[in-house]
Amino acid sequence: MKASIPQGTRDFSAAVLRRRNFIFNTIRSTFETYGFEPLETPALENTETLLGKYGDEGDKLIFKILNNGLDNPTKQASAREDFEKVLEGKTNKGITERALRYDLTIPFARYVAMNQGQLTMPFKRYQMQPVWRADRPQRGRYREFYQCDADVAGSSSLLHEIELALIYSSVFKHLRVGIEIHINNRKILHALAMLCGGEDRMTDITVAIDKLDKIGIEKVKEELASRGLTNNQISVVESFISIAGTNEEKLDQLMSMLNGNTIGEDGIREIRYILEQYKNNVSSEEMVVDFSLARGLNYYTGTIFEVKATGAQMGSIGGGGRYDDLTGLFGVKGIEGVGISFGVDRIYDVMEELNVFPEHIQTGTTALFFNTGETEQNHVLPLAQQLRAQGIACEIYHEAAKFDKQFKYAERKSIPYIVIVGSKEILSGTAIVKKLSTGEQQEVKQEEIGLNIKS
RNA sequence: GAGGUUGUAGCUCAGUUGGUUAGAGCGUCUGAUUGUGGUUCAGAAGGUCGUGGGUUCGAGACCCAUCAUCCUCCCCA
Repeated sequence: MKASIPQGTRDFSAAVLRRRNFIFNTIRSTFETYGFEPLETPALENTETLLGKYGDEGDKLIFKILNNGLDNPTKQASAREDFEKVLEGKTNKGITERALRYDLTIPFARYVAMNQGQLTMPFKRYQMQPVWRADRPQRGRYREFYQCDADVAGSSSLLHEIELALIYSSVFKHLRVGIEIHINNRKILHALAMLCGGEDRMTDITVAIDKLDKIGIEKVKEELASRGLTNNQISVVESFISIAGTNEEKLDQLMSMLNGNTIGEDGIREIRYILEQYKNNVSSEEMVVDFSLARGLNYYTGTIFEVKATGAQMGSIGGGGRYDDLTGLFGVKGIEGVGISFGVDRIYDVMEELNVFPEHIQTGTTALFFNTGETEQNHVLPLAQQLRAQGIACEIYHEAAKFDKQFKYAERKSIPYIVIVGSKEILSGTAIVKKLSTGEQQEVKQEEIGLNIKS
């Protein structure tokens, strides 16, 4: 058979992995700095835990896992019956009890619901694991990709929104990626829906205006019309998303447009507070008020964030927001949540495009011991152990070969130093240490090899 | 789920209106050079032309199917 991997998945080579780990490490240490604790959940969840949480479109994209033992003769009749339902588009337990994780938020909610008695509230956790979506792969879209989430459960304080935004700022500053944090508030969108036709129009409106930057105002209006909004209502939406200016100007204009709608005014107050505190702690102007930002996930109820890289052609590289009822779907009421997510795979692609990965993260082995024969190899092994004990990564060439070959091996693996201990050096108790980039070499005592290598 | 792109050596790609034995660069291996690389020179290996079928005297090229890939839409990170 021909070797292959599933569509939309990737193998990661050493060079790629080192860069990916650079991103992971940056995010992890920032999360830790803000007091978030690690959590891992299984790749598999019960299908019913996931179904219905991401909308109809989401349900279709969940990878379901076929149950084992369907070929058991005693269960054949019920298996056939259950499979008939699958053909009608109704997934069921008899065929697929388990499914692959689709995001990290729902498993987090499930975990909080299961352990609420034991958790210190507010519970702040971070999670960096792969998720799977049966989407069609394309640029910036994979079937297996990593999310890095930080969420807070059990607190309605806006302090968390501010700190989460500061986390975004700090991480991307570290990664040398310029960003804009788009911010909006579901309460504002709620108010907009009330101003044109009622709260039940909210989804119709948000789905359409969320596409504004992609398809333009005219297409948005068309979509609104096709979703049954009147011309009057459409013009209200239009004036709403046409609001322009600085963040403050936008908020002022919106305030007068709201006509005293208290829900909407709440939303404005929240954004103002977050903006103000954010600015007090970060010098740059990367927060952008964006009333067309809606985000597909309908469980958001307050602040919503979306992060875009400036100067790179890519959709959002992170997003998040507040949801009043995190665990209600799992039977635990009254726990609110707020969180953000980093899309590592897209961040990687952006950093690659912008060429901002630091050079120094590519170092693996620091020194290569040349192999000139079995006797010498046996002599060199303890010297390598001595370097490793000093924290210097080194390896011994696997066989006695021509120097040419051993040099080329070192070059291809970007190993900066080579060490030669041959028969002559064994007699004199010395070693030749050569720095490949400059060609300089010196003969040193065997106990002092480590002193002459800077990793 | 809908539409399109591409598929030739390990990698990047040529290959004319269908015509003899499918090429190049890079990489690999051998030698010049048995303890000092990067340069140079000489040579070699490496191909079910994605897969299956069809048209034709003749297919890498044309037709059909299929798989993979990348991209667009829907949706999303």
